[in-house]
Amino acid sequence: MDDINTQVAERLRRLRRTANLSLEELAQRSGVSRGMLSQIETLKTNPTIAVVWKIARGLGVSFAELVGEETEPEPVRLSRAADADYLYSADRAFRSRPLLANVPGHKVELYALRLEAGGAEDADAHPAGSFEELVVTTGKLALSLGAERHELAPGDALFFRADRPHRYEALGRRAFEGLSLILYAG
Amino acid sequence: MDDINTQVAERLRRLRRTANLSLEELAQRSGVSRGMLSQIETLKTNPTIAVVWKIARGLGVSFAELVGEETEPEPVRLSRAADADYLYSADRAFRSRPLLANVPGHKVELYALRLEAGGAEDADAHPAGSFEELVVTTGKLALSLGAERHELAPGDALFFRADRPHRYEALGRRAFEGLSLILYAG
DNA sequence: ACGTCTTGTTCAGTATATTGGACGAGTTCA
DNA sequence: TGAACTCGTCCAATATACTGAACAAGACGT
Repeated sequence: MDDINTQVAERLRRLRRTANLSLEELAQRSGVSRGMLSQIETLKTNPTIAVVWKIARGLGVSFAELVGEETEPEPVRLSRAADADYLYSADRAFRSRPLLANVPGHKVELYALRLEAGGAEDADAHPAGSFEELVVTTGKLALSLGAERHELAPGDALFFRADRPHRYEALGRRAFEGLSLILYAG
Repeated sequence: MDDINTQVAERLRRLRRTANLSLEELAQRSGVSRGMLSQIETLKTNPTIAVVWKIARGLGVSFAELVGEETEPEPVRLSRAADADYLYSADRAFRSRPLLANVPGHKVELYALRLEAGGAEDADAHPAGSFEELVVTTGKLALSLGAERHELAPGDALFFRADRPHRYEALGRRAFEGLSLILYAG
């Protein structure tokens, strides 16, 4: 609670100085009084979200930027192929290896995928608003979204809505290998 | 201003339903009264940031998630290897192909990288707070962060801070190929 | 059917956010 | 030096956020 007010106070001071604006100039741009701006910067009040929104707009930054929050993730993390954990489909033709998740400030996950030649895999819908960027590194793949079907070769990439069911099929004689980046809403 | 309040109202309703919490249960978890929660959801008040913070904590989500803002990206986008645009280093040993950028609500970029066998490439620091997830698909690579050096084989992945200079070197007789996911600070 | 409990909304009193103006300090110019 | 101006902070009045309790509706069990 006080953390968020401290954050906003510090970021507001910094952004305002960066923009070389006085309290009066920002008051005029934002429609929030000079006195209120001073009280926010000196932690003497707890502003409403509408006030913070108006200030962000006056500063020409997003609300999220004015409020900004995250903790520092682990600086270096090495995942070896030799130590990989895989998730398999029932028939073991489809393999998924989680590479990245839980990065503060980011709602993304990265997976290395493999599907045996001739194999097929139906993927459930991810949560509403999710997208996927699928990159083919080896083999050929058909990606189906309902009646829409895309055939992908090595080096091809497809960005699509992942919040509906979709289907992977490995075409040709080689197994499909590639990467899947999931971007979650929010 | 009213936009931010509408957003918070809708997201609060959605998140609370998803979590299957009544107003009373969330009131107890968050320390914000049932009446206030109702007034926020029904757009009858403009909450302070401290209240929104407490609600987010009670819901187990970040402040940014409760407040979230973005527009809908393009639903399907296919990038063919045959149509790829590449960025080359001066000696053309290093090649970078942008695969993904500008997804609303996400501060990530995805690149396919290639470095000729024996080649080296120095990467400038990305903006403060940036991270990179580097995945090796072909060849062997050494990634140096100052004095810290990591050797990576196919299938290996390294997560590291990208807001300082780093160096790529292709080891062995094969060219390095892989993917680089850049995560920018929020 | 009735009593009890839960749920979301509304109400009125209290706490505090927000304002415009006053104030003191610092700067600039004649 | 004094006047005029800018700047950030504080003050008191007004507006509104926030609470606990009341209310009405619905669900459940006897």
